[in-house]
Amino acid sequence: MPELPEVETSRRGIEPYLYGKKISDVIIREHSLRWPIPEDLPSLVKGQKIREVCRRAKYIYLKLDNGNIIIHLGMSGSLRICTGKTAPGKHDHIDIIVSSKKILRLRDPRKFGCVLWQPGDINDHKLISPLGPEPLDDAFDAGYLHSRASKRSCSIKTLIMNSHIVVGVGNIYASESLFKARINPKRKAGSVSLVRMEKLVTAIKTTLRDSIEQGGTTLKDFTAEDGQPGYFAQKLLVYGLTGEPCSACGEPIKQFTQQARSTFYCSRCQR
DNA sequence: AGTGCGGCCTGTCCGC
DNA sequence: TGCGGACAGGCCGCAC
Repeated sequence: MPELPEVETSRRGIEPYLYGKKISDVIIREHSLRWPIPEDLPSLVKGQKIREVCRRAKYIYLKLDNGNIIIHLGMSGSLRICTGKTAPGKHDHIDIIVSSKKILRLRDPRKFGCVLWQPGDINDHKLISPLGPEPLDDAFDAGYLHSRASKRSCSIKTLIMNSHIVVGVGNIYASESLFKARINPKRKAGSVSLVRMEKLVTAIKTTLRDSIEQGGTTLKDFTAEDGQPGYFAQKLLVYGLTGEPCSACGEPIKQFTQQARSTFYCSRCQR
């Protein structure tokens, strides 16, 4: 499940093969992703040059002169660079072929991802415009989070996973960051003090930064034929570690369901 | 406006 | 060993 570091790692992995290249063809094998891939995408982008390979939240987008190809990996999506010699697999839904004959290929078994088109400015897209700040931007700080949390009854975990508040904090890093900040995931967002928000913001930034860095160092080859390109083993403190001793105090890690998502935490360390 | 939940989809895992 | 069912989960869109 690609979290923000994997998405950024993917962006960096594909960028060298796409930057400045002209799109020569688009082959769609399966339109029905989370939202249908636009029927007219090939005709809109053929002949266009890729000016930038960008990321906003967990969306990767290819900036062209007339608009943007938006790609989301959902739960199970992955991108790879291949050539025409590589036969597409069962879940390889779309190929974007560039002038160098390289192919950007999206694989997504669960089809929770999407490929969309936004003419003109990316920020005009209805999925992009309501998004909160990037977690690594200076605009995301304790003061901001504290004010957004004010008077809200939802849990602090729900708050930081809300992309309208801050983007890029997925289920794994939400648990990890709350553990580092020693905040109980069930705590009401509005009851977290400014000082503790400071710790939380720092934890989120540190966790994401470390993972992106690790992704960068373990990133080898986006043209790999098998495996999950650009993905990397993560060092996790609580996520998926139910019953294992807490790294700080030894108490067994607890798991419960929150908003239909698994949360992991230490009931002794996190208050 | 904020909150909570349904739904999309398939690989993996567990129990029988 | 094989099969079926539960589970996982990003995140929008809707109902309240």
